[in-house]
Amino acid sequence: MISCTGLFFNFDFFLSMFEIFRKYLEEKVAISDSDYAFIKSVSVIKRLRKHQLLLNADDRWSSHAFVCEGLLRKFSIDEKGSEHTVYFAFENWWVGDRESLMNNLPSKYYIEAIEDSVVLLIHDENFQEIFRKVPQIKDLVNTILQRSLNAAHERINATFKSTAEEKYKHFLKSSPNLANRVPLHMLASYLGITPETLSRIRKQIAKTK
Amino acid sequence: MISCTGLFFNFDFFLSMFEIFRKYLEEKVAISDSDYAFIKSVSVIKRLRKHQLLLNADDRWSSHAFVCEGLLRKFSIDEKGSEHTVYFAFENWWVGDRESLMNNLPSKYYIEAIEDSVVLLIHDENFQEIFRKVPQIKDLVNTILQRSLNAAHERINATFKSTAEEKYKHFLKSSPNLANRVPLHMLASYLGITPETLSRIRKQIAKTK
DNA sequence: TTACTGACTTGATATTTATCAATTTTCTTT
DNA sequence: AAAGAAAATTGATAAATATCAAGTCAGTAA
Repeated sequence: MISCTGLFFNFDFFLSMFEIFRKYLEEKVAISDSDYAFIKSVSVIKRLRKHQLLLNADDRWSSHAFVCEGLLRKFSIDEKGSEHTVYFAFENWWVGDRESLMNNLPSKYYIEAIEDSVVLLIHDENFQEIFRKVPQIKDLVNTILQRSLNAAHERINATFKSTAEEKYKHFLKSSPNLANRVPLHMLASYLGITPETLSRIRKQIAKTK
Repeated sequence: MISCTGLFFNFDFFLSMFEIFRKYLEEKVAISDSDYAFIKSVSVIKRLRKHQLLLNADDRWSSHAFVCEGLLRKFSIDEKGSEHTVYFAFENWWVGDRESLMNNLPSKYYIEAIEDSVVLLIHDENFQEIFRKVPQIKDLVNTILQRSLNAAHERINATFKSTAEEKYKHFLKSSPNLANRVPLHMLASYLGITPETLSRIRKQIAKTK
């Protein structure tokens, strides 16, 4: 049940990571102790070193992953070799590839740790079992999906009506905490501009102040 | 219960539109006759003429809308007066503004009929009641949300790695049926390019063939 | 520390796409 | 069918951003 592919590991570590997840759940759903026991029994903690991949393109994704610590990103690589970041995921967010999971298809995406990170994995079969035991979790998932969808639409909307500079400023405003944690070239690939352009924009903004 | 703000209306019309919705549901969820009766009792059919708005910016959205017939689009207007289409919705799709609904905020978006259309509206309070009576519908909603989210991420991904021409070709491939139903300037506002550019691209492609 | 690698910056130039303006075409309404 | 309005096309030009090429800086590993 308990497993870890990281470098070192002990039971206390597992417990403290699970505790983060439990706290997250407790804020949103009432779950009995026995159900928590079940959730714990199917949870797998995985450490990731910076640069390590949680998902490789062409692999199948079959779990649900909750970020306990650290920062990851999901991205694809196009024919020309350029990276495109779909989103960043930090503490208390979920990552994965639902497209691969739902359709049982090889993934088009990579998921990579930007910092040393810890994720909690639950295999989809077990996740469905949790749904059966604790149906209120469906409402939680529903809410998360709705918010994610709103955010995605908002991003599409904001992207199209903005210049590169506006996009960057919008990012700074909406995710000030991320701006310092994400390397410039990844941020550029998230905003859909080149690193050079982003570098110049930064300089430009610094000068104005 | 039964209502219509369109031009003309009769009971048979209501029934035939509800039948479309029922067929849609039957394919995905098992629902008892009495539950169908309840759903029917809270469903409102609304006709929309071409150009008519289902939602106006600054209004609050409080329903769930299923498209029985026709084609609509959701869009915003920026400070410069340019339109940005977030998505198109045709037969058997849902439209609305979950952001406004969830947070009880005035909407930033317009929803407009591109063709004469018919939508089936269920007020959110009644929708929650349906959730209570027919919890399996939650799974349906969940699936829809997941697919929409995948599509949105896919779109973000495709947009950033493509030129205007590639975006247009990608649209033609993924939504060949829509290409003929959507006016050029709306398609341009969906792809995030100007109508002039799209017009030139079309010409370019026509010439090559 | 030193060397190495990857990230970031900077400059020169090329390309794409937007903007503005005029014209033609198509659709609506009477 | 005619008039008016909206949409689409076309051309000329401008602006934004990408690309290519060096060079600098920073962090990592030996």
